[in-house]
Amino acid sequence: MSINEIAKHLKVSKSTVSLVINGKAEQGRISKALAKRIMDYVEEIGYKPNALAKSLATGKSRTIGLIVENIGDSFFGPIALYIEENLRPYGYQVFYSSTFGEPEIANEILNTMLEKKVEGIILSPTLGQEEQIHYIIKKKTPLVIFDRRVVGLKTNYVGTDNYTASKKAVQHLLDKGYSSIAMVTIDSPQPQMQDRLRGYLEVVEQHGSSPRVLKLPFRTEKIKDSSTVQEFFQQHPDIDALYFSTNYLCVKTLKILNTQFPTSTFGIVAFDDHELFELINPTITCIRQPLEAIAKEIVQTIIRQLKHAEADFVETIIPSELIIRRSSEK
Amino acid sequence: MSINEIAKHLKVSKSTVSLVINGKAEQGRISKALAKRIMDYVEEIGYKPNALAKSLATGKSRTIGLIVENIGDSFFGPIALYIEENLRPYGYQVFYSSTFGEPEIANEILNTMLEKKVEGIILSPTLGQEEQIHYIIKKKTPLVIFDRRVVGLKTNYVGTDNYTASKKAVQHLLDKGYSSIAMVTIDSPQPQMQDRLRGYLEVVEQHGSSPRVLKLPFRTEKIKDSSTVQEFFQQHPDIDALYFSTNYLCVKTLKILNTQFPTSTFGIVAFDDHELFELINPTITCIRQPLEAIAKEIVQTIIRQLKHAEADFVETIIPSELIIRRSSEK
DNA sequence: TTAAGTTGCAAAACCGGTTTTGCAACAATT
DNA sequence: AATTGTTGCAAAACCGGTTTTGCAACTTAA
Repeated sequence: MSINEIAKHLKVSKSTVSLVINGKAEQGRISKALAKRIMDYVEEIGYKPNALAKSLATGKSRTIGLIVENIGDSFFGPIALYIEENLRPYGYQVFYSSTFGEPEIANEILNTMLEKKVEGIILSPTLGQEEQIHYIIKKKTPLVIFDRRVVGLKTNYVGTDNYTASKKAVQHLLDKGYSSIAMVTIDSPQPQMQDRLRGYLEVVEQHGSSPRVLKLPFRTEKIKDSSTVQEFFQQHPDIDALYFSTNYLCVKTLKILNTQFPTSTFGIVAFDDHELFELINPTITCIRQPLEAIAKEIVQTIIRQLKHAEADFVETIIPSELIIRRSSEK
Repeated sequence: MSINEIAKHLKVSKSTVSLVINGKAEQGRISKALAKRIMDYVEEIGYKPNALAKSLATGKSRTIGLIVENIGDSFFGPIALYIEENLRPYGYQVFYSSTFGEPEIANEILNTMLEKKVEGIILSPTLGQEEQIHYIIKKKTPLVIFDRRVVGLKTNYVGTDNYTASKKAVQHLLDKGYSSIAMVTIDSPQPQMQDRLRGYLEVVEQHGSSPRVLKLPFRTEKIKDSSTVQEFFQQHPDIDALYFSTNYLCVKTLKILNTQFPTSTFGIVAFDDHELFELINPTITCIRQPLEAIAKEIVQTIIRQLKHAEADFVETIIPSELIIRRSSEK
């Protein structure tokens, strides 16, 4: 049922129907009587306007694109949930996609989203998207980057204080009396990972001990082969504490170590909290990013841009919290 | 840049441009020379068609709606990921939304998706959506229901064998020598939960022992207050094994019990696997739904419907696997 | 009584595409 | 030379809406 058919059936013009449906009867000077007749019929048949046509005519799609690396992940999943929840009151729906860390997929996704006329984009970028992001900015499409920054690009950004939090974590281990702290991270130039690494290196150097960094492959499926991990520990038998740059690295590594080493003797801190950190023995100390606060800030930022596109770029850093559990007690 | 502007700039008609862009130059009998001139210009300016207008004209949106309870969940998140991954090769994008288990939100979401002309809907329904689902079926919009069935409704459905798997789990505990098995479940009439309960009751009765069922509130945030759980165990001191109807119930309950009971003496099986089940002590035996297989089947089913809308409804049951870990050893 | 203002709606233009039809201009046939 | 057939593209109709403009018919004021 289209607006044309309604108009035909009621023997009025479709402009009249449109005005009435959108509550602009007054403005279009439609008589109350006719307005009621139209509304009654519309309700009777349960008319639902075609949002595509509407968007085409108005230029507003009421849709936001959300692009993350992996919606099944324990960081992005909840973030996506909170973003959606906070966006709903504003009348926006979410188009989402996972990039699997592949810039080609990411760019393809971005393209189709733009073609579908999303009004704004929330993006956790992969490396290799710089050009596309430039393009979005040039087009003045509202954009919020989160989690990982794009180096050398001025955009709206919401993220946590990776560098500072990392320092805090390592310092915490030192304070607890651990002296040879190794960092386990992924082999990736992602800025947030680099920041975490930088924080580690700085504290360790200040302390006068030598850094020990284990870089695992980006694709975590490959970690199953435990030899790299074992070698690392054999080469550095002095290690007495581990700092993980992500929660899943911690989980994966512990799975490997659990079967072979007495992990309970290591001091452990991980970046990002995880459901199981409260449950395993020992419970795991971590740096917790406040997911809900981050999501809220992302939404606020995109809404601000949607309201006045010329708004200045804002970078919001939301501090993470060190959650101290047993794994960092000696 | 619209197709009109391209046409104007090249001094040709927009129909010609459209035909060329869509590779129908032949069919429209456009000369090779002109076709090339158009293509060159299109590439030069990096023209991107407006997908809204395209969809309006063609009636195809190349979009599928995915509605789940909570995209941040360890079941729905990965399922969503795999659905998206399997749908991409067919050229479909995914519109997703979380219902938070609220039928009003669910129905609102469904409405806007239909207004946005999604070509198909993948839905894990909440209770109270029966009417809407009927409406979708009547409209012949391709639909796949998953995870939880809608009672008394013939639709495409993909899910696991809740009843059988549940029996297998309980039988396993009996086989291992546990004699008083309690079931912890949520207080919800969701069919899949009822099926799991039915399986439990049947096996326990056959065995001749008396069923002990702890129903926790649906909104799991409320479980933090541990008194209900404690009372239950005090009332039934004979319990020597626990069967959880979901993984998160198991996690939540263990958190409570860990601080108060020596859980390692209980036999434990949970429905749905969880990342941490391999890591905690003891590792947790569970019933694992094959997420990827389920997602693939969902996609196959929706694609089948998209190809010929008149296809018969198909119910696919994908068996779950019992993953035996230490928590069920005596 | 006539000019000016209102009222109430229809008509038309537009959003950006797709697809069918129409029609010149040229070529081929008889 | 007249008829018929192609070729190559333009024009128009359509998808389903929104919004501006136009215009009768009726009021009001002078």
